[in-house]
Amino acid sequence: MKAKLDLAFDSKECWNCPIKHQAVCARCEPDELKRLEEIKYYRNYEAGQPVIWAGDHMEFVASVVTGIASLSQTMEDGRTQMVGLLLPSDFIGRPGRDSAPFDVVAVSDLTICCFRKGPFEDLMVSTPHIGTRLLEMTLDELDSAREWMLVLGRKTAREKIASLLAIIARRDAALTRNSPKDGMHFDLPLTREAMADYLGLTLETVSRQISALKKAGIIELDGKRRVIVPSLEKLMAETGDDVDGGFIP
Amino acid sequence: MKAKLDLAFDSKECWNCPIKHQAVCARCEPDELKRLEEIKYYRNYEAGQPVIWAGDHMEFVASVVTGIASLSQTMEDGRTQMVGLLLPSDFIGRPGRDSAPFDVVAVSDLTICCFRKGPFEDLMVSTPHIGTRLLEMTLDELDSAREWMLVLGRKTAREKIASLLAIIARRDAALTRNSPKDGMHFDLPLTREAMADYLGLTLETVSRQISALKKAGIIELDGKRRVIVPSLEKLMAETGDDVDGGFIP
DNA sequence: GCGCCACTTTGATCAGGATCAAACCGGTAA
DNA sequence: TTACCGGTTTGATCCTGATCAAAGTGGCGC
Repeated sequence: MKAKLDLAFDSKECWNCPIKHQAVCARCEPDELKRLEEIKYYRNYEAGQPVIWAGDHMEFVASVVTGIASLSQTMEDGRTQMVGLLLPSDFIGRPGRDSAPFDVVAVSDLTICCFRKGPFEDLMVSTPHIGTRLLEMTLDELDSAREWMLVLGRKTAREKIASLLAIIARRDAALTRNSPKDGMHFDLPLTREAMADYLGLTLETVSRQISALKKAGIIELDGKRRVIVPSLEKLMAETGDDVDGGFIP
Repeated sequence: MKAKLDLAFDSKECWNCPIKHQAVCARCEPDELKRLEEIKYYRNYEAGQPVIWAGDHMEFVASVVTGIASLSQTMEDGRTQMVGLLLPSDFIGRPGRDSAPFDVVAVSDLTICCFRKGPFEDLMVSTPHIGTRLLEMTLDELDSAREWMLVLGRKTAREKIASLLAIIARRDAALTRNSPKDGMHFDLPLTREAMADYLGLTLETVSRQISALKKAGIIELDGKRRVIVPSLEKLMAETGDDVDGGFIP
């Protein structure tokens, strides 16, 4: 399999980077950006390729620019659990640690923007805006990790599937700058097996529950991957979450 | 029930605070510490008392000084999942957000060191050492949350119990500055129900699996709460984790 | 001492998902 | 066209952990 990969976006310059408003560099002043630009380089991966294995020495930290990567753990006997989905603007690696705690795998074709670790750490000390933004992002990640723990620990298979669909729907709407609404549709970026790994289920159970949701009219399928949501409210009701959740924004 | 609570440590001054080397203030210079000292105050809770409910407005952030608190989520139908155990030096709340995402409850008698949120946020901007330390702590929390996702998503009931015991054993050894060793013993800080909430199980299953581990000679019990570990290696083998894990520290 | 109450253990049964197995679908290489 | 292959669906059965129920334990106030 020949690696024939080009950059998925047109330029290598920060000023027209698709994630410049969300990534770790979002708060940087022009001069800070310039210093970041000096230590950055891009890498591309095909769907399925590993980016990092747990325990590997990491010589860089990075931002996802386009595509999706998964963060996962595997036990000796082969059981695996996905512990995060890395979407565009998400951060890979951590300053101050040089071996990766988890596997990172490209789920779709993937482009990441890497910073050499040493220089990045130096930059963090001298330019506060990077650290501030990274703290913000990490606190958000921690909150979503904790929300996911409820899904893994307490939800039924059907609720798990509905929760995953709801998350993908919401994020997809955000990406296309539409508000999520009835009749919306999106492509599942994950195979049944990857969904199972994310949800702590088997792929058979995932398949069965998706069929069940289809039979119940909660979702419609166009092919294996394209999902149509006739009623978001009905989908949300299946997640088990408080639908009229807490606050009025 | 009358609230008759005194500070569990002797002084309110930072210089002899038991968590000064691990907490969010660990990196502070004397002058930074002084400014922190001006905005801090202590609060005490009895075991079982709530500290914050999810959705509450938070007027402070805080560090756990002594005791244990739990961080948890509850669904409308009453299913609950603990998403974190807060031990001495752990941080509660987050700058830049004013409603709590999770419930915080005192598991044991608890003392926390609170900082008024507004002034704390101002201080974070002007003194980089607080933000640096908070980032470090948050990244560590994120790693452990992700490790816990493997436990919740993929481990059997027996492996879950063994994992929890191993974690408590390790932390208890760290606290008493002993290295964990065969024959060590410690008190379970959690009821069977709290363990169940942490592990995504029912309390009956927790009880049965503890009995099973006892019968198998992996642990011994002295009363309901005190646990003796004759062989750490055997306990670790029950967790399902890679026992000869990766690195030699 | 007694009784109460919170916590825990143990038992019997049930059911949700796992496991094992086979067939199905759609794309692509020969 | 055919065969193959990765991904998916569907079926039959099993088993782990949930649920319902009851009894046991120990600490504490009276």
